[in-house]
Amino acid sequence: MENPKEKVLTIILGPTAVGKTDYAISLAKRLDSPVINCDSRQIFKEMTIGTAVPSREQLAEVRHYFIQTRSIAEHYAAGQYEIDALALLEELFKTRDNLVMCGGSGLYIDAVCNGLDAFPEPDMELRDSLNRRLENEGLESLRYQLKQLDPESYSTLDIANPQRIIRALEVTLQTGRKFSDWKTEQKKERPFSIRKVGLTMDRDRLYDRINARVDRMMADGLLDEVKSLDRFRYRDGVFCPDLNHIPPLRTVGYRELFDYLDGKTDLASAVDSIKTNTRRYAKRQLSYWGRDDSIKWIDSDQLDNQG
RNA sequence: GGUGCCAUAGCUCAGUCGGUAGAGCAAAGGACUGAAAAUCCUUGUGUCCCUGGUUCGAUUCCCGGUGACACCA
Repeated sequence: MENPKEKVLTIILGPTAVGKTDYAISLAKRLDSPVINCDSRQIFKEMTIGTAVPSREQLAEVRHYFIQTRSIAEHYAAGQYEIDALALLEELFKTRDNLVMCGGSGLYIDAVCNGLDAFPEPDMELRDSLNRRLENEGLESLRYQLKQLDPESYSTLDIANPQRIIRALEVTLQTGRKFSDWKTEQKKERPFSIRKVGLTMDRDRLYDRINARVDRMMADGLLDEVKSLDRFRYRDGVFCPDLNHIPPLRTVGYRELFDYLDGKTDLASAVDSIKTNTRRYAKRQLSYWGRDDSIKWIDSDQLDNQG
């Protein structure tokens, strides 16, 4: 019988703008594999320029999966991605031994490699009402409730972080079972082995590339793309100024231009903010992977030299 | 050319009645289980423009210089 661990998933990860797309395509060609996207924003159909989706030419070189396959209007998140990705991997591994995955979303990669615990589908109405309570009553009220319902989560979570408090309350209230009880912290077994390859680059070089890429996005018409997404800001026919309820619209590059379109800043400041926020995002990505010593890091500039 | 004002962190600036200094932004470090390009936490990095003088001690006061700005010629 065939040993399933002969199946190898190679994941190309790294900070935004480091050159993952090119490298993944060349590796995929060498391994005769498609490229499976694990970038949380490139999944959305309606976003192209600002998410740095692979170009038409690049998409023609190698078969890609999970690129612009879902709508912003859906609630798509890491849990669904784990399900979708595992199903696809199982299917594709039937006919090959090597697969290439590429993207910058640490949580999505972890979902594929280790699995998330079996929480139920999030209840968006409950989340909305908790967000409203956060606004009206303040964080302290939510914290207090969590302390009553699930003291274990209260003492282990980052209680300064409203999203964490709301998430724990959401699961606890929705299921009648404590958020901390849902968590097993157990790594799920996968029927394939995993190789993680991280691309890095000198920080200054990376920041230069980020700044240049933002300018290019603007020249390519990012502002028009953002305008075209305005229709997603209506809820039950009513314009909803805050972007809270549609997370994809809070993506770097989009939220800042919405601020400009809403008259909160001028265009030059908005573009500067996009650059700053993209640099910070890259830094957060590097911090996220810093503790994962299974990653084999490669300097992206060395690759360029090799052609 | 004259007069006035300014020169302090990467940037914008505050301050020290003389005892070597602090805000915002930028930046750095970190956390992370269905919002993750999200969300949250921590951290001040310095020839205080340059000579010289007064002083126990000058970034601070004084003389001179340099540079920027404003006004007058």
